[in-house]
Amino acid sequence: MSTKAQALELEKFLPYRLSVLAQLVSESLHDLYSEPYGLSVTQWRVMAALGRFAPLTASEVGLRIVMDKVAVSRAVAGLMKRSLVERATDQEDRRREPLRLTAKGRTMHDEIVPLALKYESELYQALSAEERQTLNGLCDRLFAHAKLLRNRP
Amino acid sequence: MSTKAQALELEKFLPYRLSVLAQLVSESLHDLYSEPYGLSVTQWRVMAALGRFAPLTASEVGLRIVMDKVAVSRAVAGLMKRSLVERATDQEDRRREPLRLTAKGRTMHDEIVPLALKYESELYQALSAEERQTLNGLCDRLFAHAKLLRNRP
DNA sequence: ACATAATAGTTACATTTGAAACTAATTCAG
DNA sequence: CTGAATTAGTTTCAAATGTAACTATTATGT
Repeated sequence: MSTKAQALELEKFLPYRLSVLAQLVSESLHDLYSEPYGLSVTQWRVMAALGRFAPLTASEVGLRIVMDKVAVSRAVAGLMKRSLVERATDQEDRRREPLRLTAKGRTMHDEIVPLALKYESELYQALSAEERQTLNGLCDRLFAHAKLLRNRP
Repeated sequence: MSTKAQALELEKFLPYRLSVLAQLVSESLHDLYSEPYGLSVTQWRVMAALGRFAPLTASEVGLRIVMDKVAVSRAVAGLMKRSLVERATDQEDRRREPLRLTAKGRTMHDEIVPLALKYESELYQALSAEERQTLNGLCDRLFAHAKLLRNRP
């Protein structure tokens, strides 16, 4: 009885497939707003979070978009330099610095959102309405399960 | 009639969801082999490709694992320094440098493959056999469609 | 009240990554 | 044959990222 070494078929290996798919989609989307607006992926995500939920502190943004506070801090620095985001200081708790889009940032945000939604809907053309739901459900469950595995392996 | 600005609900936005899921899964897997074996994600992918298809040149590896030649070159440099991969020169075409795992590299490869497969199967516990197939089919179609969109938008 | 710990955010350093320039070998057009 | 174009791979320089240390402020325990 031989302990034959297994081969790993990368192109059928789920973690690999997810990674390649997500990267392709993310880059395609980035193409839409990087050239005209000069935003990085993280900068755009910060703007999207603030577009919906402002005011948020940097930490709160990080929680929403799953990004550590250093990354948020840097993205915000870039956005503030371009006057797309403004920062106040919470007078109740002066460690907190609530962020919001400026008028200029809001304008840009409102231009990019339709581009992003259009890309998503083009992407979804590959699937039927039912399949879209299925995919989202499966992704949710995978994500929840992956989180469990991560915390107690 | 108002042109109301749409909001982007990041947590329901497919590109974002795919990105977050893929990142979580990829990091979880990396945790399994990074500490004991000291490999980066790209290094491990190169080893996996060579484990199955050697000999391959750096360019061929790049095609298989969707990685540009600079990244492959750097991963290979690191792997060669540790004698996990060896490189020859094709005498027919001296630009080509076929790569393969060394015995040491093969041993490490054969240890890591079961870890990776075990993680994948744990991940798959979240889904039924049928759902796994469904997910894979949907991912395939999304990927193919995203590629189309990228090349002629 | 006061020392300790926790929280918010930035900065500094090292490592990774990406884009473009570069070397070397081969192919191809005339 | 020979000069231009391709192909394989590496190197270089700048930008992005991660980790850890740092400042400032607030909360907590005794």
